[in-house]
Amino acid sequence: MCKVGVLNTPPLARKIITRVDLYRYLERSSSSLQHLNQIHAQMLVNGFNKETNDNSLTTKFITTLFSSGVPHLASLVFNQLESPNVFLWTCMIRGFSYSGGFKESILFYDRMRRQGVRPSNFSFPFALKSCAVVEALFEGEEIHADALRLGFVSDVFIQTALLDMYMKCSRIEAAEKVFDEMGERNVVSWTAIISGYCRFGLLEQAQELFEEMPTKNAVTWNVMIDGLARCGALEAARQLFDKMPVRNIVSWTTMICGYSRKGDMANARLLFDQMPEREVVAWTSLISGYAQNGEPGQAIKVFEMMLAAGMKPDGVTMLGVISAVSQLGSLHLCAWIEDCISRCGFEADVRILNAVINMYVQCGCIGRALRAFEKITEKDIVSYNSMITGCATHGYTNGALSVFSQMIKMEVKPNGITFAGLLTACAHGGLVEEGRRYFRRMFDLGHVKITAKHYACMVDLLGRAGHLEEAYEVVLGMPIKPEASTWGALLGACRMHGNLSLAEVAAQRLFEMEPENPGNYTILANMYMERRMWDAAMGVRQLMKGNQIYKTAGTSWVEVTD
DNA sequence: CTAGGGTTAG
Repeated sequence: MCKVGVLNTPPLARKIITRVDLYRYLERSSSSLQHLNQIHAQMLVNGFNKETNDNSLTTKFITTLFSSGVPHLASLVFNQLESPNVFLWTCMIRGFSYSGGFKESILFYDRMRRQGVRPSNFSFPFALKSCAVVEALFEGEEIHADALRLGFVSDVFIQTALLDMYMKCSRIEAAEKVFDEMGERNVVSWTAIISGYCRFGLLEQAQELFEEMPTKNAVTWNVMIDGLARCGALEAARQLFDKMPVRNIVSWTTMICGYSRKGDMANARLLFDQMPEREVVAWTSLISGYAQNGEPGQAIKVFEMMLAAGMKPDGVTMLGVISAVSQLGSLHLCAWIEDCISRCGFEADVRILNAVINMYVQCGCIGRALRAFEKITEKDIVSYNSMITGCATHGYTNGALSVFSQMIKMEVKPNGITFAGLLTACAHGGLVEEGRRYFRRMFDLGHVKITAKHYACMVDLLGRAGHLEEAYEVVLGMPIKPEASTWGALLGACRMHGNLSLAEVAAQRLFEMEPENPGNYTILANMYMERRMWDAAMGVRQLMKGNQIYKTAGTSWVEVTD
């Protein structure tokens, strides 16, 4: 908290401070936290925060706290105010919306209403934006009701925010109703509804309005181009791109992403090279494009170009680069990435540190993955899950189990992915009793979403250990529809332990569910042949042929070197 | 010096 104790810090404290001075200090682009402390101290001492009819300085101060990335301090300052006016309330709603605290933003709107403060026309758009992002339809509807009650409903800004909120909450008809009832529409309203249609793949409706609307701006064109590209009409998107009057960075980036999503990195690169100016998002699009399309080496090359061009990568860029390095499996590059992360100041970004765990897991370096894991001070569920799954898939059974106990000790709630990892670990390590315990615990917890994958793990675990009947019972007792992988696990276990009668049952299901998979036929046919049951084996081969299935030749990903 | 709004890309 801002302590008045910092008051004796010169130079601010030396002379008499006026409101003007404080305004000027706040308008400086980068205020350090200490600097903000001093300003707050001055405000308290001079009583600038007490004036009930003019809170503008406090508003400005709180806004600065938000834009300095310390929303919790903004809350603290706000909570000390005696009777914040609607400006201050709006400032909180906006601040949280700006800094990603959408739930808090909605909560502040709610608090304001319960305090009996009447919102202003400025309160609505921010609150509605927050509802749109977290898809809080119920709260959005409440706010809509407020707007109706308080007579704000013909405000274009509010109407546009409403229609966008409804679209983002998948209420197309409600959005259309707002749009239809608008007395006055501008480019933004038209663009908002077109954007909504595009997100739902309703291209015809989008295009119709796009033609119909009186004036378009660059955003409108970009929305339409992106909509076409995402719906697979990349050619049409390109035509619009070529036709649009004034292209901006987003237009270029949208097209680059369109090509990249389609796997056409040649055209993506061509546009990237042609675009007049590039910033982080464009660079990142190209990098992730290469990474996602199996060209990790190119991704690294472009990243190096980006650094050489003096561009500063952000978190999303790093995620793309880390994905590329994960595919390359080079420990040398891993070390380089870790260096980049600390030099660019991403050491506190959990998402990135989690990606680093996965990177080392994919490189097969569980030791380093663990080291990266342990370095994370604020581990989240993804950190734990990555480590558990990583250990499990590499056969470090005890590692997986011990990370799980750490997770429980830290009171992080395990989810379905956690248990899939644990069951995989137990299957790998042959820990039948532990596996059964985790399986039961998963149900007992009550909140875990149990999928066919969990059952497949359990069947695999029991089956490998030779408990074939129990495995079969697990499948029969499934409350959800078994997937091919479930029966596949059972069939594999039957082959391993030579249980022909159960193998026939599993194979029968698999022939129905995935008749095109040659592996199932082969396993059963081989089991018959081992027992010299030639006719039965031939029968399976005939069935396979009848289903037009041919075994594909074995391939290896191991490179041949000389 | 005197507070703030709605649509687009990774």
